[in-house]
Amino acid sequence: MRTVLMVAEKPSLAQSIAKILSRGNMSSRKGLNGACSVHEYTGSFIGQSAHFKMTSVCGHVMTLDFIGKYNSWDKVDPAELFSKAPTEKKEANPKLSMVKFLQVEGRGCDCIVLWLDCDKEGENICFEVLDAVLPVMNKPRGTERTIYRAKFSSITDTDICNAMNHLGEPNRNEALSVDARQELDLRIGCAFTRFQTKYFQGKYGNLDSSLISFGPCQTPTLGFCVERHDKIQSFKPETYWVLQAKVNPEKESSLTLDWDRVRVFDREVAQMFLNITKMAKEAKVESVSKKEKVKQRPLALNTVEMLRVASAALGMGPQHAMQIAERLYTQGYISYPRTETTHYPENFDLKGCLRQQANNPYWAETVKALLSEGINRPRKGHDAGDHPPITPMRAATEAELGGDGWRLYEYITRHFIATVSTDCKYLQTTISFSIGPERFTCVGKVVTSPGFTEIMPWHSIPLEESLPHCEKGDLFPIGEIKLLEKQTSPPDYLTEAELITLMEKHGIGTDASIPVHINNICQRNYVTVETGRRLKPTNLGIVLVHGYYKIDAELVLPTIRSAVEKQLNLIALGKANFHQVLEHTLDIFKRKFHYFVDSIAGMDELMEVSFSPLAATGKPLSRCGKCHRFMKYIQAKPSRLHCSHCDDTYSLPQNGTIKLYKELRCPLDDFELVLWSSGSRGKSYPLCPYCYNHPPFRDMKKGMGCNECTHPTCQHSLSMLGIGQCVECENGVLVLDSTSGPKWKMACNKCNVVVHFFENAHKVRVSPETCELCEAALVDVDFNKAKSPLPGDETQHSGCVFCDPVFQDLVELKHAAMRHPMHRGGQGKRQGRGRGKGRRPGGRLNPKKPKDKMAALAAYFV
DNA sequence: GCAAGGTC
Repeated sequence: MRTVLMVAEKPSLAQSIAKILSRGNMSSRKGLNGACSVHEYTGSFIGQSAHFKMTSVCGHVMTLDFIGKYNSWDKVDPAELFSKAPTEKKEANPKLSMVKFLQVEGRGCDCIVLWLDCDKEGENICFEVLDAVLPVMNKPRGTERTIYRAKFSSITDTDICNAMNHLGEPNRNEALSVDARQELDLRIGCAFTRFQTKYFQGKYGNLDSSLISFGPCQTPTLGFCVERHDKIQSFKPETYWVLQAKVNPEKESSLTLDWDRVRVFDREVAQMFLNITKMAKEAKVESVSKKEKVKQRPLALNTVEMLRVASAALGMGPQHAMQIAERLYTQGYISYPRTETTHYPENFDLKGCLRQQANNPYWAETVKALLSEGINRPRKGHDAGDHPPITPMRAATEAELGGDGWRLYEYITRHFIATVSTDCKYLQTTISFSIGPERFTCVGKVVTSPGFTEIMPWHSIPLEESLPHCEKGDLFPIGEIKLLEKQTSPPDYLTEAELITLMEKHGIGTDASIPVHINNICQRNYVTVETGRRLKPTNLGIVLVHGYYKIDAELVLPTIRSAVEKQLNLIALGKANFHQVLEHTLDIFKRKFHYFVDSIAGMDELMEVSFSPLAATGKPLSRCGKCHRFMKYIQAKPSRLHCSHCDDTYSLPQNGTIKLYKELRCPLDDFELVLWSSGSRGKSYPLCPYCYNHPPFRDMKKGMGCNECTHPTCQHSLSMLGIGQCVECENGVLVLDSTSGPKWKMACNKCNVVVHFFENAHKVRVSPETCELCEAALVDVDFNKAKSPLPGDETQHSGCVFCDPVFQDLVELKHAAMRHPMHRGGQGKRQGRGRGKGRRPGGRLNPKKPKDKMAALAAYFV
């Protein structure tokens, strides 16, 4: 019997497809990566009985990146990224070990059926799967076909079975068009990002953005926000006049009429109309019309509409809303939340979904009424062939979902109920009046059948005072007629919901990536989210966009993406050659890049207005070792030190605080040391600004502090403060934090392990002696008499932190369980003492690490 | 440290 491997794009689809094809008769197990499952059953395949293994990937298996050496921002000219720098495919998510998983499941299979999503990305993933799995599958006998592609447009029994009965082949051209897109995005995005980041960060001190990124989606997204900003800035309010008339159909009430001319912009003309109408004593009814009007129920819900409503009505940002939606989905409350489709397949169990909502206190009545009176078919929407619209799949209560989870679920459910409700119907009455020669109108609406607005009350037609009963020719006395002076007002900043609409309209991003792009421009400090979730561009965002406009507007126009996609489509259709399109497009952007670099002064002129040069920012902190003048500490992201005399910039570790370290100096270069700290519960270590950027010794890398410095005699170095091998990571050393008293600690100089010890000790020093058992440096501890926890009134002790029984209770590991033999197993048991006997399995010392500390130094020292 | 696209 042959074995058929089948692969879907995500675990949920593998499950639903297997369920359909096996008619529910399958056995399921988790795969080795914990994320994907394998569903197995027996059935028939092309006329023969076969064993099926249905599984999935999690989106793309591979991702594209430059080969290692081109990832250095310092050594590589960004211009090289357009052609010279080779790229390679890497596993997209190493934690999932997807390639290994596919190979384990694919080994020994005879055929493969690719059930990836039916779009270009899916086609590309087909080939990623094939690349992984073909080498381990059984070789075909003769000319036998082994690779099949299932084409489906919805996850319904008929569609899936139909796809299984009409298997095709994966489309290489479509996959290639995605390869081209990936390579273009990578080369163009990284080149521009690296260039402008380095250029502007090297000049300005208060940009407050650690990355000045550019991308074919994020930059136009920012462009929309700045475009609106410009409209607001250039807006000139205009005064206009409106004629307002009130008539009294009955004595107590009055009716306000709208002027048919709406407004005029000339004061004298307006005054003339007022004078004319004032001469009339009565308003005459010219016509009365009544119309049955319909407010349509909504289309079924897709992702972008959900995100729009989440932002505009629930105040939830798109990124956050997607996270909530994903949680609701994985917990089974709603269907798959990433879909473009607004149309339900014919056989979708709408009634079943509705029935589950029959007991919710908020909408039980509406649901029960719909179920007994019969539901309305949802409106015909767009079928993108991906997933059904977002639908509640399980009843839920406010208590079990809580907060935003419930608010989003409630909206999705109300929306769903609305799609199977009737339209809202109302009667619209329009009365047309004449006052002298001028025409006025009054409109009234009366709901005849609320339909879906019952479940979506925010869409209901507002109650108005009913219009008087009247007929053509009736005369009403005029109560008041006056001229209102008003001003046109500027538009407001773009709301997130409006931005999503613009992005969708211009094809910027996809349903899954739109939230990411919006999030990006917020995180890069290009826009801020203001009240009402309006996006206000920052100075940085404005200057960037204005700069692109000045140099090359195509870099920011939304058309840039679609122009490239047109080219890519030619590849997909087999009408153009992959290499030619890639080369041609890269050539265009390479020229654009060089022109941008040559013209950067134009953008720089704009920068100068908003930002201060490095030399003028920051506050003096520590002295430069070259000129012995104070360097300035620039706190804005990315924080760094700048010596304005030498015009040198020194980068610093991020995400922590920097202080001067007792005015101590590095013995190598005379720079004053600074102390970096990640907070009271974290780590801290001193560093020399110069060494941090220019490692002094072989085997020291950029970005190392004194706790990794191999200087043999400096009192802050690893050699003087290092105690022993890290208890968790391979290459780390636990280093005494000499600033940490009285809550003394040592911290690993590689990973996040922190060991607290000797609380309240007066002094803790690392001794030159080492432990006979484990080779760790001994530690001298000094306590005050009153506070000493040492036995027998002692105040001093020297011993090994790991092996000395006196120290045992004074050492406590944070972040993870201690794996050192001394502290392994039961509390206080001495059986682990000594390496000879109590060695943990596989727990030998790293053989690369020289045993003797001085030998280690000799090895490192240049 | 960089893009955009899948998905967890």
